[in-house]
Amino acid sequence: MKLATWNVNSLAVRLPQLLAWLEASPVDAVVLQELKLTDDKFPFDEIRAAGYEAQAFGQKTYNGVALLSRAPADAVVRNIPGFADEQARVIAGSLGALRIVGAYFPNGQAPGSDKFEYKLRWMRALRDWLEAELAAHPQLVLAGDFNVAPEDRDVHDPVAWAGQIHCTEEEREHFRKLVAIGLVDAFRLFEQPPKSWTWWDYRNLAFRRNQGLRIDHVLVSEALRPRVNACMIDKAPRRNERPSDHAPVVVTID
DNA sequence: ATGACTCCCAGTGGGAGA
Repeated sequence: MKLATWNVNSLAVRLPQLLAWLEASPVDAVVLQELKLTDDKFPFDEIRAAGYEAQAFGQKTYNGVALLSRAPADAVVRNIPGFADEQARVIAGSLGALRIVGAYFPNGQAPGSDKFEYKLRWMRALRDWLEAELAAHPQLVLAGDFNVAPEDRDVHDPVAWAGQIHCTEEEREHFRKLVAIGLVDAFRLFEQPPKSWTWWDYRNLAFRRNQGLRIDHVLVSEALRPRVNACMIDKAPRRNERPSDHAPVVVTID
């Protein structure tokens, strides 16, 4: 089966591209981030016509996540249980024994800011919840826009980005602690082209120059690890006219 | 250069993203 994550940066704007992508590159399930619309505006009909069931958790203007799947997901959870949050950032659901957690990590804006502190608190709460979730569901995938470049090789210019948001040691430490509960970065299970990114700034011809960051990830549990056959970044949608600034990441599991 | 683009809500600009 194929699973994917994609930050669409406004589902209202990107719906035609999402539908075209699902038709060209069918997946069994995909988690979406940055819907930027409320559930009453969610395009359930169009997505159902494309052959997908949708679980949505939207918000006006900012954030918003969804889980699309061929078969309807059950045991759906919105946001991190026990962590009070005004922002719609997590949606989880089960497809049989497979637990899928889709997440839009806070951006953090700038190290030391209130938003940065929120990002770190959020990541700790996610880890605490996922530890229990993993115990209950050994076959677990955490996919989404992590807004963290885990290592320098995930950054086009590590010197310029050193200590900047997405690349601070604190964020990377939180990322490693999240992995340490029993997850593995599916992308790094395979040999990958150097300079592999999932996000490119809209400015400065960054995509054409391939100047980006790898901040969208698929982490799989140890139980799933032997069944992961491939993981790739699909740059095709980033070449569209009016693209999202993020590209999808696709993982193939037996 | 605290830039550059895109999206949103707004309302003829400004915040946020990353």
